[in-house]
Amino acid sequence: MFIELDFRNHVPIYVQIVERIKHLVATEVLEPGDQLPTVRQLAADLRVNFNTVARAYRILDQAGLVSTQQGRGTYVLESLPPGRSTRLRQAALKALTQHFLTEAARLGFEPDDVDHDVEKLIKRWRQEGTP
Amino acid sequence: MFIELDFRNHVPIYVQIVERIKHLVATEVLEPGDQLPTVRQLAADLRVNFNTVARAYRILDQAGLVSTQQGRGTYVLESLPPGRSTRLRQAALKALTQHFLTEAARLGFEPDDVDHDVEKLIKRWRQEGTP
DNA sequence: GGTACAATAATACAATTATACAATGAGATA
DNA sequence: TATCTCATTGTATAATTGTATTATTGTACC
Repeated sequence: MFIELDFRNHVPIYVQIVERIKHLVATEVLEPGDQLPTVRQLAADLRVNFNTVARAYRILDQAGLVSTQQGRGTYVLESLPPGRSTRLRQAALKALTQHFLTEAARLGFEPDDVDHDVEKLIKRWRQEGTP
Repeated sequence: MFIELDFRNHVPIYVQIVERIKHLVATEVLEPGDQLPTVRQLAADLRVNFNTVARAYRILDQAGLVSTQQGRGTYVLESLPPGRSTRLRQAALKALTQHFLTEAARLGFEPDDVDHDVEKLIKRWRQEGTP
């Protein structure tokens, strides 16, 4: 799967998994009916105990985003409509940007460093039509 | 472990532990990825309360030498991030930015949308010192 | 003596893991 | 078809790890 964890930032692993999967569903990378990796498979990928993944799946189940079924697996239920409402779209972009900046800061970069790189690449994006 | 304390010395115990572990890391007796003894194990060895060891571990964590993870343990980290001017660092920031923009584009945003949000959040980052 | 503060300890808590368990379904076999 | 077997799935519980909060101890200063 397409999930990366940060073991250093003191955000519980199960919370990180929940948030990443919520994001993948909201951005329609994961669509209704899709099966998530089994708890053991994802746990192996992430080098984590499968109970930690199971805890994340249970929270997503209770939130109504997925359905977990013993012996069968875990499946995406519904996609939150991000493309519909402009408000949700704005929130998605803000969250994405926030995540990007936080990661840059964690790597020790300063606002000027980031600003410089972003401006350069956005300029190219405008010129070439694709980032 | 290979730590000895001097209880007659008036240097606080947690400071002594911090210093000893810093030394063990500097001399590569402890290498990146190595797990430190659990707070309770080391505390038992040193005949000290485990909160005192936990305090030392927390300081080492904040100093970036180790990573403490609740439920998992405490691990020696890679050597500290290199200076801001290395080619490797610049490449990392560029890759991170590229990834961010690609994701935004995939969600259907335009360069102007992204530029607007990034500038706003970077401005706040400058003002508040943290993104 | 009394007060303030830092260091240490006691206790309760939360995250993660280890282990054993129960439900499901695919394939074998009668 | 029926049902048996067994690998695979999620679940439940207890043990282990670090964290947070509060109490105790010791020391310096007045």
